[in-house]
Amino acid sequence: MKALQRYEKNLGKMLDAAKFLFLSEGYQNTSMDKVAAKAKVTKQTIYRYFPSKAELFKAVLMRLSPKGRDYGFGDGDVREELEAFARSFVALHLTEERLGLFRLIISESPKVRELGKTFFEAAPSARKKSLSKYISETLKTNAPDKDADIFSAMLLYVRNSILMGISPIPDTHWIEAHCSYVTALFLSGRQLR
Amino acid sequence: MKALQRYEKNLGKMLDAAKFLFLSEGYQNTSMDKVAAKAKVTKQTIYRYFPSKAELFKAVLMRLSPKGRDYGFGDGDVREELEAFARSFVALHLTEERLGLFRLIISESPKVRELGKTFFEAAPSARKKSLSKYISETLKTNAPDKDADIFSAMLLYVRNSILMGISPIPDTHWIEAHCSYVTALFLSGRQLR
DNA sequence: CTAATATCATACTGAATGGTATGATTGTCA
DNA sequence: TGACAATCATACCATTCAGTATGATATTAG
Repeated sequence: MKALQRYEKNLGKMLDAAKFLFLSEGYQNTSMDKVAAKAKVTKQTIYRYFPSKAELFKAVLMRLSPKGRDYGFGDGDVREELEAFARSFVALHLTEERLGLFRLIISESPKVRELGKTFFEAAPSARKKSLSKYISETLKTNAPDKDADIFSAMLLYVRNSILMGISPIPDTHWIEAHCSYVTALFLSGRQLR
Repeated sequence: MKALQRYEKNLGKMLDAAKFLFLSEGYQNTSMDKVAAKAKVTKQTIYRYFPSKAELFKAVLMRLSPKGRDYGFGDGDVREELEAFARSFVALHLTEERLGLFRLIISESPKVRELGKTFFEAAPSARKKSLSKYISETLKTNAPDKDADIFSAMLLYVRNSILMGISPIPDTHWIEAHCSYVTALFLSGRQLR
């Protein structure tokens, strides 16, 4: 096996193990020994790639960082368009991985401070921009940004109870019904432009 | 000073110190030595009152546990009633203490498991009950519980960005405007009964 | 094949931390 | 006053954990 391939394979093993552990156990409860064991690699190998636990953490977060591609709205029925957006939005955010990432950011942001900004300046802001643009183009409102935030919050109202271990992660069936319910409620509070 | 008074005074000092530290630094970053120092008490004194760090943590949480009194809706204009509820609701939840508690529960609930239930079976469920009861009595909807959840989520949409260190805690002025905006949006999506 | 390099295996260091031990000091109650 | 209990001060123990050291073994490049 060539050097570069080997390098990337090992790097991937380590990042995957670290990602899994950080997301499921949190930063503090993830020891370097655990990462090494999970990645089937020695601790020294990890320290050859990353100078410290904090750097490994950053690398994992960078890799997890959602790509900032904006959602593509079509020119169909407004309700259908919003519902389609809602479904993809909710399905994405109610994933084990995204929930873990969310918990991690909330837990660690007092310590790492710029953590939140790092993440919210990437994907969410792009997504939010395209949503608020669509809203401002199709609905009568003088605060499309705020409406976009509110619509998103309505869609994700279960997230907190999931994070607290009260509700389970809902299935696609529930998500579908939920999205059309919320979209209907939101739309009946606004008039078409 | 009588024995009982002394007892309660020391207990209070310890619980206050622990509460402050747990809420601001989290469970893991709060050492018993820090608590002792902050409470101006020796570690052994703490261990005379609490058998372990976990028990101290529980005691702090119990003391923080919000009382489950339900909100008293009057018989005035529906919009005014909902706005009044919203203001008190938002003002309460966007407090340093409540935000810290929220972060703490989210961070620790994977480890302590029943933590979320403990808290959501107390105050929030009572509050939610009285809100959904009021909604079902005054508005046309066939899912008042869900509407109550959604309305609450709309009201607290800033909380996440605050927890991530992106937005500051808003002032009363902002809260007031926000509450009437959200209430209006919510109400224009529903018809009076 | 040989030299260089990456990984392994294992053990170690030093700091932080939960919890304990002990003897001195102080305050309370009879 | 005298006995008892709480608190203090300080040191200590055992464990966990980030990070280092070292010598052996595999792997790659030339």
